[in-house]
Amino acid sequence: MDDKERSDPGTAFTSDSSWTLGGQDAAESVNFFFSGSDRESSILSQFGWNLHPETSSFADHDRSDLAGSISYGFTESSTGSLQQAAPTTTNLARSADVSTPNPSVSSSSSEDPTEKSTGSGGKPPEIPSKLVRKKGQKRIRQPRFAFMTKSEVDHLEDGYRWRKYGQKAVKNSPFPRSYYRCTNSKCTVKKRVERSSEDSTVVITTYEGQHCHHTVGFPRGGVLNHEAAFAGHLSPAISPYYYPGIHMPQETREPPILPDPTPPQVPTDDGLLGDIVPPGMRSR
DNA sequence: CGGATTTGACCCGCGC
DNA sequence: GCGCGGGTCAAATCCG
Repeated sequence: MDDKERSDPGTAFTSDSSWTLGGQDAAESVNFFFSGSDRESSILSQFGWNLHPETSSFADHDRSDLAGSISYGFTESSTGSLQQAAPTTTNLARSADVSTPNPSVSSSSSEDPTEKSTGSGGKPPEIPSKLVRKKGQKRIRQPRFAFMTKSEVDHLEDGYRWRKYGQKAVKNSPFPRSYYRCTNSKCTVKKRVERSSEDSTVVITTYEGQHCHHTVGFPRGGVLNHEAAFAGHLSPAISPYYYPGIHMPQETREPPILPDPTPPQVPTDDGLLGDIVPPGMRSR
């Protein structure tokens, strides 16, 4: 994975109001997004998002009540590379990461016991868990959803508990990438957190998998930041959309994700979901 | 003392 | 086949 192609932010997007379509990675069957043009906007709307020039800057809208101001997105290819939006741009993106070429692997399977083998421990020392993964069997990737957040802290509170299990230096980035796993033993959700090499104030969070449980609570009794929406709710909600191509099964035209000037007063399950995820996208 | 984090090693997939 | 880079493991360490 290298340079030019994928991890070169800014190639897929322009950095101001003249947006371009992210495109589709044919090799990976990953599709992306939208932006300014009518066509892209229509595509966007199919995802349940509406894009309005006058609201499109809300990503940088400073919400002091949040961990950081909200910025969106991009998608990610199954190879793990990120198609980043330029940090100065507000890009709404839906990820439709076809995580595996194997059609038998349902993207909706929140738990994938085929591998995992209970993480660490439990197996004989002579059989390293890494090898337990069936030989010849490709590493199975779950649907992923990534987004960008302007935040000073790397690891944003999202209502779930995470255990860090790794950290790696990333090529072309001065910032390391951290790997987290949900502490719930039955939950296979993982997330990666890294800072944008372009804008160190931007945190790129990538979720993989779906939580099979609820949040553990709302730590500060306050507002759940938007990350929670993705981590715990959006992800399952959008699972039907994890397919190549932009084929929306239904009309889910809901109000655009506007910056709600009045943040949720009550820490409901929605958290900021209401801010950024059209109700129509939520499965429950 | 138990759980979380750190960190070096190892494995795997992919491009050349 | 080889090398590179991403992802994961697991022992050591840290911390409440």
